[in-house]
Amino acid sequence: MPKVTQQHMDARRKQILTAARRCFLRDGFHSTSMQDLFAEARLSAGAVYRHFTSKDEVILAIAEENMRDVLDITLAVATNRPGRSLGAVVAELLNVIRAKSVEEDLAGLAVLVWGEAMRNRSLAGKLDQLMGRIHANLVILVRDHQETGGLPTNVTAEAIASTMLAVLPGYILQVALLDPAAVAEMPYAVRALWPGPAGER
Amino acid sequence: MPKVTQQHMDARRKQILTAARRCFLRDGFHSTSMQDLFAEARLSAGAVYRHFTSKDEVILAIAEENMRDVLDITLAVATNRPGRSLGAVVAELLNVIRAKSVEEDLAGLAVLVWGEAMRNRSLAGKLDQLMGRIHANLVILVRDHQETGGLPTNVTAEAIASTMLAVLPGYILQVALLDPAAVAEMPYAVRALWPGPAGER
DNA sequence: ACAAAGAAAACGAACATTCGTCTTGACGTG
DNA sequence: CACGTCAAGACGAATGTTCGTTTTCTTTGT
Repeated sequence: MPKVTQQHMDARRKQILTAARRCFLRDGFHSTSMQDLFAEARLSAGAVYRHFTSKDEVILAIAEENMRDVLDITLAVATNRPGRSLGAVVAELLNVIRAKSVEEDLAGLAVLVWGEAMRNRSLAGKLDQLMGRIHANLVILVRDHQETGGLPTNVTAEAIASTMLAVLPGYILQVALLDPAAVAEMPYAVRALWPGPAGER
Repeated sequence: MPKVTQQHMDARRKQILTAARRCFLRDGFHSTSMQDLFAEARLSAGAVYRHFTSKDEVILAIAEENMRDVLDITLAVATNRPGRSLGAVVAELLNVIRAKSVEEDLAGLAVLVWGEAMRNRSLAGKLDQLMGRIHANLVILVRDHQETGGLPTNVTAEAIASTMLAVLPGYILQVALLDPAAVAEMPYAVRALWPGPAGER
């Protein structure tokens, strides 16, 4: 199709990325060959290389998409908080993560991205930045709850926020590895563990 | 060296595994070629293939070694608990993990193993089993603390233990990705968050 | 002298990427 | 309105490289 619009370009790109996602989730980044990707996308080599200059670029695009999803989720949940306890916020985070994992395997892809970040400095930087942003948002929440009571004040808000943040990868790993049903109860636990001052829920 | 003793065999094996560890931490499992490994171990192809029948077997050995390290740590810390609070136990777990990560990069390797487990069913099974064992140990601890007070009883011990367990991978990921100094405070936070009944520490 | 262990070369397979060719739909021209 | 032109998009065989592994030959301790 010559003289094709921008939206056709975007559609192709999305077609490739969707196929890449399936491939990577099935075999991992490096055990997926470009031939696998061509087959999955029902496109030729040339067609794919028109949109991405290398395999690494595809991997990077997928990884960034995944990190953007995670950031969007945390921003949406952590920002929109009508007087909820810290435990309630984290619990909702877990629930949304689980939902997104069931429907599009957010968790599995995240674990793959962590592994890739170990050998890809630029990806590590982006992941670092992602965790930094989530952490910063949690710090604000923690400070609020430290002032209104319900959280210890003899440790820094940063350290407590790091602990909250740490629960997320742990949950993601369990969702990705185990049956998602096996961790269905965890949100209740975090809600109960950090109830906040009496009255909040 | 013909007719060589068992300990020489073991030494060679260890030599190969040590080299493999360095390679994998530098480049990841699949971006490390066997040639890289030969060079790092200062051995020829034949010498390595005498001890391991395939690259996957080397990866598996490294992964199992790492999981055994983690299990040993958790068993040592979770079992030896002279009336400590749950937070204190988890905090010490984090400290030992950080120490082992500084000296031999336990955390970085663990993240690589998680990624590999996504595409290797047998490895996923072993990782599943590892987490199951740690979880079981935590459940016992949690039940104790639920009975003696200090932990909510309106959620199952299993769910609370899952939450404790979730903190570990999160911490490992932060240690592997960020500067270990950046998470040095987290153990204090964990201790403060789950203090147990008054008097324990 | 024997057998085990290591070195080195060499193997085919599989890999990411390129490139020359073909297809196709938009668009100017009559 | 018809149609020839054009260039972009897709194609897929071909390329050169690198991979894991095997095979052959040499060294060496007993």
